[in-house]
Amino acid sequence: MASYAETGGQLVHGDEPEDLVLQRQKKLSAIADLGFELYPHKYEPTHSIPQVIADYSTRTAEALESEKPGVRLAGRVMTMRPHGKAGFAHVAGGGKRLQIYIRQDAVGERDFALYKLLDIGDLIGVEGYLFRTRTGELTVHASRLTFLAKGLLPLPEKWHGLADVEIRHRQRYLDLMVNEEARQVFESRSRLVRALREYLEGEGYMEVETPMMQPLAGGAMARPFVTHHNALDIDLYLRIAPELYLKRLIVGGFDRVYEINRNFRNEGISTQHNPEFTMLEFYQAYASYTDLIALTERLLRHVAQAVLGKLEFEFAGHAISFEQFNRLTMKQAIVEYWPSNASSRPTLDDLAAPRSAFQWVEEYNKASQAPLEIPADSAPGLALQELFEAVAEEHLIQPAFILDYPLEVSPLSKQKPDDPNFVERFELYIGGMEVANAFSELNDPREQRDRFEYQQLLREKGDLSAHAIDEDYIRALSYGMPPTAGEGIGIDRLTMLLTNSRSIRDVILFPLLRPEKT
RNA sequence: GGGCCGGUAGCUCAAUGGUAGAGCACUGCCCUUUUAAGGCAGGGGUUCUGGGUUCGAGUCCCAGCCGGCUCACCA
Repeated sequence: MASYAETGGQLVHGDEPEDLVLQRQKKLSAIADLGFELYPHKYEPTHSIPQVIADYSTRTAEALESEKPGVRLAGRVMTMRPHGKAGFAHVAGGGKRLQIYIRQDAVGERDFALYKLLDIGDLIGVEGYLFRTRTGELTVHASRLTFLAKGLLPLPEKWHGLADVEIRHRQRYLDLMVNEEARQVFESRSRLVRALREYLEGEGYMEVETPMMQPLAGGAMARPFVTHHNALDIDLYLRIAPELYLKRLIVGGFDRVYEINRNFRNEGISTQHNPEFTMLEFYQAYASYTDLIALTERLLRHVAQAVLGKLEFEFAGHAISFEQFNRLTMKQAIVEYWPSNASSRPTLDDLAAPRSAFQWVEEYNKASQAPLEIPADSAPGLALQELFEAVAEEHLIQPAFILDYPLEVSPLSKQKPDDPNFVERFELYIGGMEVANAFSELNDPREQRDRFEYQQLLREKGDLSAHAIDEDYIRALSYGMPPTAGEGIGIDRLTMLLTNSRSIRDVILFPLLRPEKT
């Protein structure tokens, strides 16, 4: 850590406001001249600011006046209102603000001189007793100030806060300091993750950690990031999913496992996509996908209760409720949400024949501004899925399980006994977003090899997101995997829903941005 | 990557092609219950960058950089 002297007073570089910094550096020297330690090593508060507010906000002025409860607390100076030989300030900590009142005759000349040298943004400790001002605000009547650290750079404006989206993301610490809503979003996210763990642990699930660096990026269909291990001289991929490792654990006899961790996908960035994102994946032996539908409903209700205290919330102008979860097959969803301006409209029977999807893609394209381009040699199942995403996805605002996915787009899922062109799989849509993906896991090693080989074919035709063949995974299945159901839930998107955030960047503390030029 | 929109003081924002402004923040003075405290007096700008048009460009044109939204890929 470079000292002030070592850097020659040059604490910031680039186009920072040098004169404002210079002023504050001079004040820092003046504070040292008063005999204060500039960067003390610790401070021992008796209360956090939220604690003070929780414990004393109901006490009357009279009760406080007779008791004069003593407190010592620490935080960041957010506002200052000097009044000659006295003054007020608000100090922020733990997401709350508390007013302090400093009188020269109460703190003494040295501490009052310190008060005069404070800037908005400085960190201080305050000791004193609680009282209510004439206007009734709970306030610390200071008897002693302690200097804890200087804010050399000025904070954003007190009234409008920080609005510039780029700075809010690049300098999240500023966003958190001055935008109360930003702080609340990440507190909600933390509660959400805690609630997921609570629920799964209660259901007998065990949390595990599987590799983030994998010799083969499996478990999903996406392009991976590549890195290199020098000692072994091998390329490794950042995982696109933990799926194949978690199922190896099911083979090993951990019957209920889950992992909450990052996945990395080398795809585009959007309001719903960040290259690294957080996924809950869980696997349950001796269960099928219908068990997971029921579990998902219970899990999400538990989470909503934990985060919001209720099952209804607003997202993007829609009132969404977790009271009821709809169920539709993919084909039913296409029929249901078929564009009303289209000249003809499919029935379920019209979609029965596998290749009929192509015909309805054409019908869809006649009515659509954004026609689907599906190569003629694509699998019919792919065409059906594309059609579903184009027609139905944006309309799935209330929670809806979409059931029965085509075989060709589901290389790891078990076929439906009565319809081998489809698999036992569902995705959960809420607020027009895909939030979860689950299926009965394919556990027949021979069938799995066939599926991988079909994916290999797609890969050779240039589909970089087609699934690679994982020989050890097939070997694991060959030792026998129990019938198993597994599911992934996107934590970022779930957080978006429960915090009414329109962009995934609002729920990720440090979203990926192009690096700043220096 | 394509389309649309944006970038002006530390922050939030103004400014017909004609002297770059306001509020907050900052500096100095006054003020011992204020709270977007108040009063008086001040300082602060490579208008994102680089070209061009023009007597004159924050403003118009071109290129670039960064960001937002959106489409495509994906979850």
